[in-house]
Amino acid sequence: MNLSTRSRYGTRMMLDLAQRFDEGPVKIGDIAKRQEISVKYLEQLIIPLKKANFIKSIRGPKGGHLLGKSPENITIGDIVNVLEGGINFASCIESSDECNRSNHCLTKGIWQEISQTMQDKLNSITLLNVIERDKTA
Amino acid sequence: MNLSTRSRYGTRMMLDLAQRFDEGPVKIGDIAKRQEISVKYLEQLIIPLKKANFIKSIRGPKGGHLLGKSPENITIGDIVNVLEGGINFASCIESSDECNRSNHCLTKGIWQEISQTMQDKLNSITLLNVIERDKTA
DNA sequence: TCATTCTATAGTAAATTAGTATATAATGTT
DNA sequence: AACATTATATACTAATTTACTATAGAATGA
Repeated sequence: MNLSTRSRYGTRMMLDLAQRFDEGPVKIGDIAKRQEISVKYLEQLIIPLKKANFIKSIRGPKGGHLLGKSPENITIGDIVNVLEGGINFASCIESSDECNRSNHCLTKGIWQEISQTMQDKLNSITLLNVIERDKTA
Repeated sequence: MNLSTRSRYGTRMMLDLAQRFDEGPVKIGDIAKRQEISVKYLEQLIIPLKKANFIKSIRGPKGGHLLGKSPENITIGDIVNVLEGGINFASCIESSDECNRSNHCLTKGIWQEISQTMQDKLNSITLLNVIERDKTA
């Protein structure tokens, strides 16, 4: 099992941004230092997150990155979905013509049901939730 | 994401066995044909499932494999756990000394919570459930 | 105009996954 | 006892994915 580091590192980056939501653009180098993740790797994760409008970027001096929406409007599901390329436990769920067994396959329904449970759970947690939870702990 | 084929094929094999629970030993070659999975690959999956007592095997002519427990006493969670080697979305959950950030890591709690949701769901579905569900559909 | 920041493209090494091959051991049947 | 039939054990390999790095370029504020 194991979520990819893409999702895990990406989530850490997004939380880092969420914690500094009112402080203007955050430099990728600073995130990298705090989170102990290489700048190059983070740059790679930013690309799809920008496309999905979860991150906005500003170039030049005093530039940096910031959340495209407020922390209560971005969920862990959003992030994982973008970085993982969907939340599915079997690819037959998306494209049913991929497997010629899918009509009579007993397991397809299981993976479908479990994927849904997963999604619901991931979508129920916002970045704000995580930050608040941490403060009170 | 995506569950490994180990888990997915393994689950198919276990369901195949569950459907023939009262019919004596089932030959691995027959399972392979029905499920369109190579004998060699199935053999590999049987090993850990035997160790965990979910499969019993009988050698020699008229031999084969059968479930080690009745279908209502084996869950999808059991199978995935054995074949995947645990159901965790981040390895920091099992061995917290693996990551020196884990004390102040905002994400650890998330992965923990989600892993738990996952486990609960997987453990709630027995082989019998799946077979019955299919009959009534 | 220049330092600073992000952007784009491409490359690579390590790990994992999926699958195969060969040889061996047990057992029921004849 | 011999033999066909079934599982078992060990080891290997190819393909894919993951995680990460390198290099060159483009925008922008001071």
